[in-house]
Amino acid sequence: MKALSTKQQHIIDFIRHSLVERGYPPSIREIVSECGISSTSVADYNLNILEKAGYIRRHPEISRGIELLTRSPAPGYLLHIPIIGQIAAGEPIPVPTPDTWDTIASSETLGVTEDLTRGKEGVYALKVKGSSMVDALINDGDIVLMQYVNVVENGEMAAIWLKAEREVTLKKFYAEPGRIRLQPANSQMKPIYVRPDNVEIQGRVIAIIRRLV
Amino acid sequence: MKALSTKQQHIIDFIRHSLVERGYPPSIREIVSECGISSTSVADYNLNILEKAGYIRRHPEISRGIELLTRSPAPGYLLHIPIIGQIAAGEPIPVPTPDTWDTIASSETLGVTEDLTRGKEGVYALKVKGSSMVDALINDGDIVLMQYVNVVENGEMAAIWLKAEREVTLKKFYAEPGRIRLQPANSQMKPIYVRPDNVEIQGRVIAIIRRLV
DNA sequence: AGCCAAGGCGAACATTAGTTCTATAAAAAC
DNA sequence: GTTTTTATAGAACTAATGTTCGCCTTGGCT
Repeated sequence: MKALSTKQQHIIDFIRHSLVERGYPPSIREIVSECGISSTSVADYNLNILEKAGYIRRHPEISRGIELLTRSPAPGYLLHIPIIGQIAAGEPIPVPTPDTWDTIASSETLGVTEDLTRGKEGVYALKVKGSSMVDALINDGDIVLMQYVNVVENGEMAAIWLKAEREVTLKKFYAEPGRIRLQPANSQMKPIYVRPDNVEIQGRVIAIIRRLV
Repeated sequence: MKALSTKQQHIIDFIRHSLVERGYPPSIREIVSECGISSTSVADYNLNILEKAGYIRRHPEISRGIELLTRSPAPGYLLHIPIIGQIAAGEPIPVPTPDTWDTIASSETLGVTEDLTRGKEGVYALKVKGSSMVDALINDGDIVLMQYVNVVENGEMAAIWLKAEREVTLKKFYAEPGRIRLQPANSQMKPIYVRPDNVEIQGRVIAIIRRLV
């Protein structure tokens, strides 16, 4: 593939600049004045070359319909996860309510890229209180990303409310005949077994973030 | 601040969708047909409300001049941290070289907001290999955010190369008279003591990210 | 010289798309 | 009940913007 001319490189840079700074792509005439081109047809000509070369995608008949295909500076979209409360051994975890999804209204949010959530819906965050979950390799002050679900697959890490013990715990969940095995993330520790009617799944753990220093 | 109507929420979602899927913002008439509005003036009316509320910025007289201000609650700027290698018990950690800072060139990057790095310089990421660091509450597959430093304050978590043992470990660092105390993050575990000339600090641990599911 | 392709230029043209004006209906305030 | 506010409709107007076409320059080739 042929190398880009300096003019074409300039156009690409300007498109990227426009997207970052203003949130929308440039028009052909803006490219003309920014890149020192003297006619819209020249810009059109070079844009067609850039499209053939795979740098952009043009959407005909659409104003500013230039899509930048090089995702170099966009490894994933930035999401705002609401931090709706805390999780501790002795209390059920907070359940998301419709208004807690309003990320603007939420007092605190956590910015993560969507490669962490992998497009999941209903994701929220909780702050860990206390050291009761070190067997799940989770420490006081950690942030856990949760997804609001009532069932989990075998082997997934879940937030589980043990009714009899009145205690919430984060463990890997395995449904076995007549019982449920709860396996700590720390493989050196032994699993515990509980009766199915004693567990209530309160969510699935998506990720854990620990900030030190 | 007043809550958004479902229609306004729909408009915001569609603008975001358009930007992600097509790379450019929608026109007013596209919003009209997508959101079931029957007049461009109604869309205009609601867009003005959204602009007053700080959700978007409109650029007058410009086609598709709608900028999504998703940074409204100031979640911090999105940074691209290069993942330059892995960390395992038996080998020194990779040292960043000038070209590994070129995030575009780096094969893999991690998107994090700067509230995680708190503006620190020289931050890079490593992938944890093996289960040798469970005493630091770090598991196989975790991502550790490191800062490239040679000295750390007492109490900070550091990557430490034990020369005699030929082993890297993540521990809290405490310089004591005549010896150095390395304290596991898991407070239930006992510290180890080593001679000062046996330790080489390879970096400071900024944060840990664990992705499950 | 003659030919041809790449690249550039300028203007005209046709849509697209933002703006504005007036009218209407429902809800809220008085 | 009347007025004000909020929200919706439809249409006309105008600016912004993509597209196209003829013409020109330059450089390589025969």
